[in-house]
Amino acid sequence: MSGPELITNPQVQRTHQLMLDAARELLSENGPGAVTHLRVSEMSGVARATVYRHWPDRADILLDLLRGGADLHLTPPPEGIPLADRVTILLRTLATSLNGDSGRILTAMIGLAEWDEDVFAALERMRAFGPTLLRDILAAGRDDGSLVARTNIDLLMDVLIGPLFLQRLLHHAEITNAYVDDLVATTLGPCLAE
Amino acid sequence: MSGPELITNPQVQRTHQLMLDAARELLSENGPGAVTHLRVSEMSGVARATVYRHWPDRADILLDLLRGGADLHLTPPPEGIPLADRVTILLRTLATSLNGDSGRILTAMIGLAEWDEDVFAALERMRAFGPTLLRDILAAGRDDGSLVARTNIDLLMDVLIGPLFLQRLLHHAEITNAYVDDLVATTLGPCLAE
DNA sequence: ACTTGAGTGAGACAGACCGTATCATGTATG
DNA sequence: CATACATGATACGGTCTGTCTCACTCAAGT
Repeated sequence: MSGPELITNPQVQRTHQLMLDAARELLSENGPGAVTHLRVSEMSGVARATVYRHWPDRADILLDLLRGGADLHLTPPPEGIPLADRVTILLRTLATSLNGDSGRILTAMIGLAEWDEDVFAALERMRAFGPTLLRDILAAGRDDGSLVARTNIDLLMDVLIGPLFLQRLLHHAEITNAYVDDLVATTLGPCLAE
Repeated sequence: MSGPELITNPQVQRTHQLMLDAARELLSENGPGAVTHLRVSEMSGVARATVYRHWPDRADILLDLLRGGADLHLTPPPEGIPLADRVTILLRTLATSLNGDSGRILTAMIGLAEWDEDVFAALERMRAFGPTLLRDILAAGRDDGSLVARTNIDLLMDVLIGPLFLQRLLHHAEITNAYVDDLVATTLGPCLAE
């Protein structure tokens, strides 16, 4: 149901995907509270009993969604260009993800993770991927002398990512490329070696 | 029920407060999904029908909570001290609020506001107070020459506040005074006029 | 102190949702 | 074609929801 067991039966795959699509739309359109066995059944056309067979517990549906759902689609920026450009490219990609559906799923995760340890674990798993890319870029920049040696990389990461989350989650504002550019110039700029 | 109509009857005030306290504990302990007419009734000892009389809709309970609930208890820092110190004091206060119960309520608000416009309106109302203090401090600093003239105050605010939200909401980490100090030194430092 | 009006407590009620079980039907695999 | 399994459809008891009624309590004004 929720483990990493492979599903080979095409019939199972089909219904599972139908329900998952319906659940994703419900989450994005109406929030976590709308992701119910009944509503998933109605929206997907799959029988209600079948929804229960795939996910006995309501939270399992959300967890299955959240597993790959908040995938931020981050790709490593090209090498051989200035550090600031690499960071800008990465943050622009992150901003695009946050502006889109991933932002809504992430919002749902954050709201749920406060009181559900399973969702919190899923959130931690997601966090492990994205920031690692940024950390590697900054660490490489410190090692090759692009950044001043005393730079606090963890804090710098927070300073670069935090405002994006603030814009998206609290202010509900679209994150523009110009905003990312200003952000990098303001925060990363002073840390660059001359 | 939900408007700014004054309640004078002491009997009404008493039951209203009992239910509100119960609702706040439910929200803080078990999340927004737990704030139900039934559970508020059970926890407060007030009859279920009475809970319905005060808040016909379930969302009304939450809105009543959120109205003053995420109060960040920010007080203006003293004047006559360096700008960086004023900012540090204010952010430390904000961090303390976020570490406590206000952080949980804020998390709930953010999660709900994505799909509920009433909650979003309540969130906007809350946002109007806190950041204004920081903005005034920074604006005063720019006017008296503490900050370099070309400083982007809006962005600087995001850079100062964003990491705190990131720590609290995404990382579920306690925000220490040392973190605030590092944050101010890293982000505000380069903007200070020499 | 008495009366009046409003608020509350307790219980009943239908309706909807939840979770499970059953059985007939449809589908994948040998 | 035969078997095993997944699904669809339906039924069931249980719980939650929202509303109503009626007796009781409490805060007013007379």
